[in-house]
Amino acid sequence: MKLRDNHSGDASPTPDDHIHGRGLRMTDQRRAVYDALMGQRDHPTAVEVFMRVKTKMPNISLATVYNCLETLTDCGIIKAVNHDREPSRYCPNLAEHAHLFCQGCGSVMDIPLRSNRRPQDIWDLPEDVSVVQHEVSFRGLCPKCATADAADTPPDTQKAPRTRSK
Amino acid sequence: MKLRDNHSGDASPTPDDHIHGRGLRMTDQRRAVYDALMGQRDHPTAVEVFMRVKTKMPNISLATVYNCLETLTDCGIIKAVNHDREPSRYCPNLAEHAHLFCQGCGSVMDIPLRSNRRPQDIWDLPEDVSVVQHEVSFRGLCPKCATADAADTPPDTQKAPRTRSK
DNA sequence: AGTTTATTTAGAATAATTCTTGATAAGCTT
DNA sequence: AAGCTTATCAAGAATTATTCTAAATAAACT
Ligand SMILES: [Mn+2]
Ligand SMILES: [Mn+2]
Ligand SMILES: [Zn+2]
Ligand SMILES: [Zn+2]
Repeated sequence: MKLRDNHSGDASPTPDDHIHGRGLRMTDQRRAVYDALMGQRDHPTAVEVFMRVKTKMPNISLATVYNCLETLTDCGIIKAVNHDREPSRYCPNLAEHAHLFCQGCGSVMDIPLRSNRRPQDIWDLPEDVSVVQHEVSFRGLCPKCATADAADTPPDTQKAPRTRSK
Repeated sequence: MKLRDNHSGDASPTPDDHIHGRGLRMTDQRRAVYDALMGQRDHPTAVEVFMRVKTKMPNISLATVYNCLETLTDCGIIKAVNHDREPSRYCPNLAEHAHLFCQGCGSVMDIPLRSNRRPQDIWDLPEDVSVVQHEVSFRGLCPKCATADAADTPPDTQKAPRTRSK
């Protein structure tokens, strides 16, 4: 028994529907890239996605991974996430959320929007602007690194951060 | 009569103070770069700063402009602003604020934080994270472009956007 | 089966930024 | 002032993430 088999019905649109809606095809490569993203709740770079997909599809090229990520992003079924000048990361969470970039372990975690809140609640946007998109990123320490830091730092046991700190 | 002549006193710290505080010097190049930013309330790229400074200091190199912008940023007297994969822009406004990137005219405008508001008001940050920085960017149409768009679009007079739209 | 169109791929190209290296200049020390 | 040390600058090379090009492949359509 297969669920969500959007042949004629109109349940919530699947990734395939979004792709088809643009006259594009859900190819093996695109699905593999999408699955690599859905598989873990992290935010891999294009190269990391490439490495993951390659284990299942050894002949895929990096250019194709870039192409697929762009296509999936354009179709609105994944999101590209940028922070400073670092390589783009990709995220399958379509809910409105911000990102915390941990400078301790290099991880990126989703920060949900509180219910019934809007960015306009805290930002003084002129009323006549039209906003299409907004992106929010925090930099700091994730819960794990923050507590480790609070406990370990007193005896001055500093662990090397994963991020470049000149 | 010169104002803010921080020789021995302790008025609010000048840009020079921040530089000196790091054992660095406020050179002609650094001041020229800083002045180029302060001169206009926009958000130029490194190359745009380079072009502005070059009119007053024809021998300055682009590498030096990059160096100066990095130094000024590290000293906390200007801010680097990033949006998607576009070239970094620089901003002399040290108040906490977001940015609206207008896809009509390519301008970047400051969006102030409403008084007595904090990002935590709308974002559900775990309590044990430690946040060092946060960056917020909106994409859309600035007031000028939004009103022009609302008025002109009906008779389908679309003007070419300054941003690449494939 | 033949035609059109989308997709993939490898490699070249691009563009922003950073790095390297040898001047040049500034600040101290004697 | 002369010498020493360190910071800064400048030109060009190098890096790196990403995009582009062109040819091969595959799917959809007639
Ligand atoms: Mn996310
Ligand atoms: Mn600004
Ligand atoms: Zn962490
Ligand atoms: Zn505008």
